[in-house]
Amino acid sequence: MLISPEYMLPRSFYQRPAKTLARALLGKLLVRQEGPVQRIGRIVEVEAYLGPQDLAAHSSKGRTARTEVMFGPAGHAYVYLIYGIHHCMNVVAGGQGEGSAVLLRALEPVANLEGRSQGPGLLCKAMGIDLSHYGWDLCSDDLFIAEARALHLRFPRQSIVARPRIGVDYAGAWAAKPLRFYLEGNPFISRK
DNA sequence: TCATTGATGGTCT
DNA sequence: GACCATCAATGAG
Repeated sequence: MLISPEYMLPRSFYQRPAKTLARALLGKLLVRQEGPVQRIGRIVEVEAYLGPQDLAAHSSKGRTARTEVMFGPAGHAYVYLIYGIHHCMNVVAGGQGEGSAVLLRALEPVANLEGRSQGPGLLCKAMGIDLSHYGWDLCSDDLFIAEARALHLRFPRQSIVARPRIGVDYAGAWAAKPLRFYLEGNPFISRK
């Protein structure tokens, strides 16, 4: 094992507004333990989904079987299937019942990723994440997020850029809000 | 390089 | 039956 759970982010890390959490997640390490293999990717691009008032958020459609985990405690994974093909992974943010989450959009490969991870679908494919991870507690072994200092690697200092979210044109004024965040100049961003 | 389109299935109406 | 927080293949320029 490369990263010890000692570096796992605590529940309290996730208990803040999605917009703040999104920025805080940049540069952190997504870790999946699969038997003896540890897959690691550095989070370089995310999107914040603020809650039922945010017309781009799935939670704006109400509390359903699919969105239920979004309304639960922070630090759990909201995974869904999109276009019948790809999986997307979110991290539940905020307080209980808020319905906010952060979509993980791109990783910089660090260890054992299968192929590219630029884009939410590719990210899940590279990490081996699917619907079986729906509701997964990220404050547990096997799938968690760790502090960057868990690795003795040097990453360049990059500032955070905010842009409109991808693929949410249906959301009216909410589509234009700068809730997509990424590390400026990082080569592993999904799109310019 | 860019725009267009097909794949494919869970969820909600 | 329509929609979809995507991706890869295609073809025109």
